Amino acid sequence: MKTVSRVINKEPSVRKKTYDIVMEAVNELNYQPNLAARNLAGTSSFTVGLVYDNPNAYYVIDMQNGVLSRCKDEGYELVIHPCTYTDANMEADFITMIKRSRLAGLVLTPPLSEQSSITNLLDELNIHYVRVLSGRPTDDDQDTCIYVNDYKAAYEITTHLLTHGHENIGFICGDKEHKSTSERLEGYKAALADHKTLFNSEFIYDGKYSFESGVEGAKALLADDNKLAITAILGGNDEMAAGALFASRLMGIAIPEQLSITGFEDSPFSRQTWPKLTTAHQANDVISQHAARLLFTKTRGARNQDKDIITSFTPSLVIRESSGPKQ
Amino acid sequence: MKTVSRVINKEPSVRKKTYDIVMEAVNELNYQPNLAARNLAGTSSFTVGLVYDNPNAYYVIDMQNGVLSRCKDEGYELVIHPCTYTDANMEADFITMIKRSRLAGLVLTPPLSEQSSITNLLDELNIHYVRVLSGRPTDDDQDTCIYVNDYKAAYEITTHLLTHGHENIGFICGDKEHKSTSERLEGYKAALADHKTLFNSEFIYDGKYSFESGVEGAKALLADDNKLAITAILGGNDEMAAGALFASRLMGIAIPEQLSITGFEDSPFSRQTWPKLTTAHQANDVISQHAARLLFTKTRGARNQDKDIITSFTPSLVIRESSGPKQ
DNA sequence: AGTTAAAATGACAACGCTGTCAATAAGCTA
DNA sequence: TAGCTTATTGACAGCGTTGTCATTTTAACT
Repeated sequence: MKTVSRVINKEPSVRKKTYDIVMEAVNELNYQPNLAARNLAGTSSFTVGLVYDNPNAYYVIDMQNGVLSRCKDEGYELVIHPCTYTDANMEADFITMIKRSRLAGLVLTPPLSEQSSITNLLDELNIHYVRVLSGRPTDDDQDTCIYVNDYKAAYEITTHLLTHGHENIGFICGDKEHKSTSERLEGYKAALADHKTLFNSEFIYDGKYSFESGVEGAKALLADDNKLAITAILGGNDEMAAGALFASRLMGIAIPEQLSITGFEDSPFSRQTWPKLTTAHQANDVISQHAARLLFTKTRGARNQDKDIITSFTPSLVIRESSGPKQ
Repeated sequence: MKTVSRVINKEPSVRKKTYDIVMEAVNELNYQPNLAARNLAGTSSFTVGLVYDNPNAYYVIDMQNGVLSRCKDEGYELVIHPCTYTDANMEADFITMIKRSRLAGLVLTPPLSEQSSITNLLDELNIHYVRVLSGRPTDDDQDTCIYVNDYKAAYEITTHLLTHGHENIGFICGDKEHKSTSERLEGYKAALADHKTLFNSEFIYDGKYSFESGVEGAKALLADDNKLAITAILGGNDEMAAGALFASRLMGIAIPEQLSITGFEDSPFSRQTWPKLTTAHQANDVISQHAARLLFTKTRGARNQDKDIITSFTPSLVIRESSGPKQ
């Protein structure tokens, strides 16, 4: 009985022959260890939680599926935990979740992962967690964070537009509170600087990562018969870019002939517009898979280290029909 | 100890005074029963599964959140199980899931819930389940199914268009294999019949519930300078309606002046188009809440019956700017 | 008050695993 | 081959609940 447990958990000190015998029986009986019993008996838990407050359904599904696929492979259970970070009883909420099912750890996704109040709470409670964050990787948090280098991606998109001759490039930003917003803006600025193009704050519109705000943003940037002479608009995400696209269409502006528009994230949005959006592909499912792997590694401590975990991702430029050379 | 268990499980034979004492302690200590232990010891499980193969992220998130909100209230755990019904080892997949965590039951969502191979398997395995189905309620399945009356909703949308003077109404259908497709088509036909309007099969386009197929559908229906004289298009879902809207725009057709377009489902899609879509609001979160409640009732047997469960929902007409009188 | 039935509480095993530690088998040395 | 060390296996308790059944308390009667 205990030997079977050893085999299942890939513990050392099991003779090859014994291992084979057990595995044969496991396969024949289609044995599946009972998760409740494992969680109850063992010192480590086989349940991880995914916590999110991002309202973007596409994003959430991708994150779920990524974590889930790793969980399946490793025999872990996934508990999903949507929440709103404005929630006053968030602390009680977390504690309840943790008491209910002892968790191996949590995967925190942005923007909630940026909240230090949450990480402090988890540190206090001694709960493992991995954060998915927007930003450039730092050395200190290699074993706790997965970075999505929005800075670099925005730099690349902006460069793409600059090399196509665009100089007056509008930028529709997302929510100010999100780290991704400032990272993307910084990348945009850096690209301008590297191409000796002046930054103009009039080209910046403060949006809300929503379709509507994309519409408003484009209207504002292109107002007064486009007196700013904008020839390209960089959307802070695909949703806003889609909004900008729609607004442009209503104004009778031809895309990409008169105006290039780019998105960010490569969500289904970017393929449901016409023309399809040039964007930065963000592999959310892969990102979340690595987040899960990183969490498993932490949980299991030194043994079973997983060395192939990538902790920094840069969304890659996907050029489609919504952008082209300045005419 | 056992008395606490009785209080937690709302079992009878606990004196009011004892109940209060226990509850006070529970609140003070913020006691949360350990789910793993409950699942292991008890005869009934406190974990339910949500199984889905619908690729629509908005739909899935709504279903998850609805089930989750009930689970939270009732102290249940939710295991999400995305899958593809073409999966050859689906059976093994289900059995693995069931062995891993003993489940109180499953909520099955369409289109997978329409597959009798799955329900047969679950019947064999003696697993409780509740199906969310498209269609008109029947008497036999009152305690196993939640119906979404797409027939009636399509009837209402079609009637809305008919009463606005439209007679040549195109219909962009979804996947043929989905029950919702035929139900919606039947509703459309019934409305036509009741308004003494002839059904014309040329007005029907077979789409795929995707944005792209909506675009194609509108192009086909409005081809040859609209020789069919179509003045309204009924989208099989919002995504296709959004596609149709976009195609119309490209063709220079004014919405709703020259053409009325309606969607189905009232997903965020219907508000991200311009003009916003007239559609049938399908309260997926409420539907899934009731599905969860129905499942809990089944699980707990006779005691704790929940009498307010609605097992039939009719999406309700939401009139927005994409539809208007025939001109 | 004394008796009896019914209601409320408690004692204890069991759920299916894992951790600990003891027992055994295998491998090695002299 | 005895005598040792080390690798492998097994026995048993315990994780935090619930189900069963025994025990105690309360209520309802003579």
